[in-house]
Amino acid sequence: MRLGEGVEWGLHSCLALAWLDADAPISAARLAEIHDLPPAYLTKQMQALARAGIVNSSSGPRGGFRLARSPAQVTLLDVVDAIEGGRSTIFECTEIRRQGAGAEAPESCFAMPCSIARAMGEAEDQWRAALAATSLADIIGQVDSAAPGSDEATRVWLAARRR
Amino acid sequence: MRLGEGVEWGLHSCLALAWLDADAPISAARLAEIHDLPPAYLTKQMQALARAGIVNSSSGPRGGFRLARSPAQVTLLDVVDAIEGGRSTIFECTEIRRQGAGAEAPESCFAMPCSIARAMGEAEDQWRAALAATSLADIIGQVDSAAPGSDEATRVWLAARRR
DNA sequence: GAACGGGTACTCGGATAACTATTGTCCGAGTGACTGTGG
DNA sequence: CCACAGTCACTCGGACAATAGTTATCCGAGTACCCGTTC
Repeated sequence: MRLGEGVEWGLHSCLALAWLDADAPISAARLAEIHDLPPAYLTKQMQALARAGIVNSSSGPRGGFRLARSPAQVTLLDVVDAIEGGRSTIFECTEIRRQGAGAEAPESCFAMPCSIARAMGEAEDQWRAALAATSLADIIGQVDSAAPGSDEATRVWLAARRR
Repeated sequence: MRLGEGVEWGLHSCLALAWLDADAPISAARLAEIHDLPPAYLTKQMQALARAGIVNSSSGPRGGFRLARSPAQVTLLDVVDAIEGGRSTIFECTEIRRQGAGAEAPESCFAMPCSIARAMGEAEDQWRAALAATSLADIIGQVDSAAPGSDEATRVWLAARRR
């Protein structure tokens, strides 16, 4: 049931975009190089982020992706929802309580929502709230204090590979 | 990324076991009838619950499943973990930060755990905590107050179908 | 009448297919930059 | 020297396969019950 691997890629790529803070857009191929990922498939994830309005895309030479908002205004939940699409609900209630024995029960029995679905939904809300409380800026702050200067190192590494 | 449908079936079936509070075990076929589910596949889910020690299974005529503990001592998290197996982690970090540009960085950069993984993990902990805070007994209490007497109705329905 | 043995029907349990979702790849449309030319 | 038009290379975007995980099903091993027989 785990989240798709694309979520991890999207998160790290968004982080790289925010972290490098380049004046020019960064192409999907370049982003893929940074983490040694399949370029074509990462492009797919970036497209999802673009559709959700998290990044802006520009075509042509010197084109690529850049963050659409400030890192402080992009939460982990935004990225997860963007890449997982509408299917980011962990638990989906199919109302099996109405089948079988429940089929012959009066409608009044189902006035209240399914208690199991409610409990699962509340747990999911906790999860979403925690994700919504963390922004890319928070992550950047943590990395910066743990390993200061590594943003510059990545910039240099990227420039050296520039063709 | 949603949880398997078997989780919902397992939860409702556990709830039925706790709810009916029968003196004799209830077979998987009977449980499947209650919610009109595929009997063979529900058996598979019940086996997972048995392996996890949530239910006890007994073979032969008059055999079946019964709860191994009191409903108050079975949480939603127990059931989810039992059926999803070891794969119940929502987000799995594959350490892509070490690939590509990170491959040439000194080991000291990775002394701290991946910040993204940490944030995702904390959100997941929130989710698990909420699930662990709700027991089958809690659910039963909610259903009983919302639709009192429906447990007896189910018992009658089940007895009428008894062969 | 009570005890015993065999047969039977019913249960779980694990091994085996069909299907869906995720992962991965490719090629085409569009766009901005570069180069050569003319004023 | 500057403006401009044509060409080109590079980008995203969506359409198309391969793979893994989930869903579904079946058959075999084991067990408790039931019935007929015997003491």
